[in-house]
Amino acid sequence: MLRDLLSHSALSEDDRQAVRDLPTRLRKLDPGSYLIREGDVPTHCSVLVSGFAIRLKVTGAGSRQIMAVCIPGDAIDFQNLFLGISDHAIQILTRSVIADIPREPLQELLFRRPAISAAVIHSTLIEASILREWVVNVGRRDARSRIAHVLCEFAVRLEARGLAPHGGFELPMTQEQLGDATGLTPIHVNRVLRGLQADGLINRQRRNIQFADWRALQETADFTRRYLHLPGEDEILLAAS
Amino acid sequence: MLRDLLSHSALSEDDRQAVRDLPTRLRKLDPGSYLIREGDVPTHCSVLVSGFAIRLKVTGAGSRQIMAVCIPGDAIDFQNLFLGISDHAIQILTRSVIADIPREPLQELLFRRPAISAAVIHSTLIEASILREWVVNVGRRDARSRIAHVLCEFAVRLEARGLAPHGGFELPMTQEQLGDATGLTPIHVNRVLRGLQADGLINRQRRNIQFADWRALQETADFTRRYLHLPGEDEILLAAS
DNA sequence: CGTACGTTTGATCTTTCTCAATAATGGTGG
DNA sequence: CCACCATTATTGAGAAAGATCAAACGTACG
Repeated sequence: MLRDLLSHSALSEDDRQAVRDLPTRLRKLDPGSYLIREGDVPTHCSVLVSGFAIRLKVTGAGSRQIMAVCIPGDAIDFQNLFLGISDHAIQILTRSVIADIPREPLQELLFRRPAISAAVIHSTLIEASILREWVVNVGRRDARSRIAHVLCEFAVRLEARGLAPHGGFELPMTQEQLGDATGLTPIHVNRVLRGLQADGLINRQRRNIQFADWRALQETADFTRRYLHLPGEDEILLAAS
Repeated sequence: MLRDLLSHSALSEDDRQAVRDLPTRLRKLDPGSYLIREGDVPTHCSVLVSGFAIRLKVTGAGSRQIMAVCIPGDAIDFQNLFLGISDHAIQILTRSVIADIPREPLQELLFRRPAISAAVIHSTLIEASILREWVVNVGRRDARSRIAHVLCEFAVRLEARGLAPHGGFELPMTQEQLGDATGLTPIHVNRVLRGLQADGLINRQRRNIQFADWRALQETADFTRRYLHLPGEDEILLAAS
């Protein structure tokens, strides 16, 4: 369960068992419901066991911005373990199962087991790296590249968790939400999506995306997987840590 | 030195001393030089002792995006302690002094002292929070708000470190770099800047910014300091951690 | 079987970009 | 100390990507 999240770091069997021994409470949440809202003071750390969720903020003018898509196995809020007040909301996209871990036992575990602390730091740093890439995506790429990039990132992250059915996936969000993730209007998202299809980069029926030309899609997306810091690939040195 | 960076967490005197005892090597860097480039494999962790720096990435199309401005006292790359390859570059803005800490002693320190690990997690989480706000800024605010927001954030962060001369500051970057931080053209940055001045929100001569109407500036920036997770204010609970 | 939500399409408008050029400014070498 | 040069700031006019407004069409679900 928490094992998923720490999958990038090599933990000893002892450490793994200690994580498994954490007290957890499972609960189901429906699409549209909020796990946390901005300004909340949470008392536990949650892990997304199954389903999808998004991190989002709302501007004073009322528009929404999605900053991350959470996939099964993601630890949703170490934030709340260390920071007092949530600076963003987390909304459920699809019917999900959440595991809540009370604050104190987890804090105590981190205190006793440095390897787990290191794994948490590692995980948080990767999250920051992905956020940096989102800033680039939204700040400096045109609509077409932005959307292609989100699709690429999502596919690769799913694949890395073993959740991707070969050549495509079911996008867990509406075109409006895709717009909120890319800083675009839903109308424009739609046009770009059809553009990508017209040019033979993707096939699509409603939310099901198939990669018709993965190479070309990556190209227009300006996508490289380095920022995801996935094991394997060019990062064998990481094992040395 | 490292004390600055850990200032949000309460560390015991022992822990503080252990940080001070870390071996460091100081060096000076000139504006425009790179501390790290994307793709580098660094062997130490650096702290910005004095001066300013930026985190940036370059897209395939060649445009630059700045994702963060580093101010004196910032630990620049815990990334490199845990992640193998740098996913972004760090460029020096003003003549700076950098303290390099070799990887191993710091890793070992984190392993031995859980309170310091916790402080690092805390610091990294705040960095992530700031990145989320940047995604919102660049994704969902218009040019005027974006620039005002960057100015507000910078002022508040400086002030929190005790580096802000009352009602204004010296912006350590060109209008072009301000554009790279906000996803705008330098030309447009210039017009917005004059617009802010014309409306009496700021006064400005070259890079010196004075806040003529701080309240109104915050308003148009849609700025709230919560995401900076500064001590004081609404976050007294944080002391409980 | 109707209602709500999501998708698709069209027409028009606006913000911001691009291209082009001029004016300050600060640093450098003579 | 001054002339020169490179960088940075400023201004103008036209072009374009994407937003806004409006509406029709599916599709799923109660």
